[in-house]
Amino acid sequence: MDGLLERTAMCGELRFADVGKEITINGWVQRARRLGGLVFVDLRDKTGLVQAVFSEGAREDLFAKAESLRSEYVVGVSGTVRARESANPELPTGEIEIEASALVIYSEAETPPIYVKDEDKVSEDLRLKYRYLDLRKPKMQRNLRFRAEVCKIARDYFAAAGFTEVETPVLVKPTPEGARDYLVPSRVNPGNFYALPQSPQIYKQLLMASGTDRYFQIAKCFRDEDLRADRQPEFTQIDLEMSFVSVDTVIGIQEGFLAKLMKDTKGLDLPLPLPRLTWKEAMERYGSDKPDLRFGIEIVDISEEVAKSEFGVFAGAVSAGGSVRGICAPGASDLYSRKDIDKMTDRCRAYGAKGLSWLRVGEEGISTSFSKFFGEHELERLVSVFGAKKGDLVLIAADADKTVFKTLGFLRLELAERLGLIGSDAPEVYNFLWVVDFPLFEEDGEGGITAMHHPFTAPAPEDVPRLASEPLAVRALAYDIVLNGNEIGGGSIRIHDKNLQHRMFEILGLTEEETKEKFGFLLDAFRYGVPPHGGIAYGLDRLVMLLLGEESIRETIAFPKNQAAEDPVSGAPGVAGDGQLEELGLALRR
RNA sequence: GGCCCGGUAGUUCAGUUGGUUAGAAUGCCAGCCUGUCACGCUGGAGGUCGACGGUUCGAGCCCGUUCCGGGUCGCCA
Repeated sequence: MDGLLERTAMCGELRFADVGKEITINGWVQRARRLGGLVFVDLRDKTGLVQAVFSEGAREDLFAKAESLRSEYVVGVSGTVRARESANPELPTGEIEIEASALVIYSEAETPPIYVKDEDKVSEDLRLKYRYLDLRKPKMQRNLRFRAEVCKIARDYFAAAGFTEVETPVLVKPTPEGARDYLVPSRVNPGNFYALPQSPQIYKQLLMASGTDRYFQIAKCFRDEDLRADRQPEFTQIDLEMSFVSVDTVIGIQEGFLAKLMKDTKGLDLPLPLPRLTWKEAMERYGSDKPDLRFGIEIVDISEEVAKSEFGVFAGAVSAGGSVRGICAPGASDLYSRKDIDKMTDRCRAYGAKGLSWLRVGEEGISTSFSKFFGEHELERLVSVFGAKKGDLVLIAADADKTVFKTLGFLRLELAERLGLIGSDAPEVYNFLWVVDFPLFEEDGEGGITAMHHPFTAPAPEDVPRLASEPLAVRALAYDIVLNGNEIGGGSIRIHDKNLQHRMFEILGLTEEETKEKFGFLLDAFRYGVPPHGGIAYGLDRLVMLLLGEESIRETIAFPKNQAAEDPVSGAPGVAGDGQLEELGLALRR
């Protein structure tokens, strides 16, 4: 190994103005082109590519070494920047090249299993297994830098707004509620376990009781649940909490952050204030608590029109307390055959729908899947309620409200995608909105109720009298921030009154002992004076994903887990040695 | 746990009705080449068709089981 040729320039930053300079660059060989007595080498570092030239006329050993270069060799090159005979307009450095006078090969490289270029179509598992190669791609380096930029903007903004960055523990107490915990055995306390935090929730509330006033953290969170394209078992939140604030103040500060974020990263002026939609309205109009408002196709309730119809599915749904609703997809009639609709109906079963009804406005008039139960006049009435025009397709679901919303919410996105309504004329549209007035509780499916957000969420003051009598009708001081149909953050005003907190636990069916065991330390803290407080947490990975236009948060995380929650690079998780288990007082069930 | 899609050369893929020695592109190796930049030309190497079992005279192809990857529902206070 020769010595180090210490760099004096970055590959991608050299320009015509540098012509004549003696420089040294370090990097990876993107490509070596040998033309007999001439070798061109594209050198890559994180800033980009530059071409170095070796010619036979120079020193013989230098040229021989240049001829031996292969892709992904790591090298240092010294030489003179000179103008090219003919520029390459594809490259920012295309007007110049390095006439090489020295070359050091720091390390050779085997033929890489994946290509180091953005356009490769290699499978995801190979990319993750060889992540250190994958990350060499310019796009991945850009993504990492973009993520860092978002973090910096958040730090700067919240610091300027009076927030203190505080690190909360990563070894915390297991919480039996909610998502599954990752458990960490305690050696010093055999049989006891820490959990990795699902979020810093309780600690940030303690910080409010501590007088920190405004807390901020870029926090790693852990949830042992199944993975999705936008869900990893370890992920990062931009987490914050504020004392003495109303919903409007929390939201106002967030809007300032989001506006700065969009301005600094995209150069876009975010019109403020952002629109707000109540949870009820979001569900009824869009079938989702995180609606995508980049397109229309709103849900229409036709329960009244069909409640008395001969069609049992419609009338039955209404009389059972559910509803009949539908969406009208403009111009979709020709796009979907009977078979396509059958297929789509099958997919809707995943959301609990037992079937779908449809109505087309075709050239020869109206056709529907339920025509025999409806007269011509009634069908025309339905067409007008939906505002359907010639060529439109209406899809109708009849069931319990929850099922109807989920089904139509899915169909709405499906149709918009198929019809090309999302981002076709304006891909750089960032549609933010707040969803507010979430219910405080939801049914747990076993006849009981559970906190929709978490048990520290404050009820709307005007709904407090209804806590006992009709808990499901109580609204929470909770808010979600939604971007293009994705929840990118959520928060609430918390309960700071210990009596109200006790009532909450009571309504949730927690006994005194359970409450004490699980949240005793928070309630203890509240005994000694706690300010009204509230906060929010953003899903950093998801936010970065959306701003980058990526389809998966894996594109924003340096070393993500695969669907089996394994790290394909290291092979984690691994087995623990007998000695380790012994020391921890653990035995594995065989 | 359920459902859907996929697994063939290092990589991305094709592979007809089940029929000779499984192909292409790219990458890799060698030779030639002084202005390439997706260099070009010539030649070459490279395969447990995810695995196991079955049907068959014969399986990359059909059947069963299983493993792996991705998506999704459940789940994610």
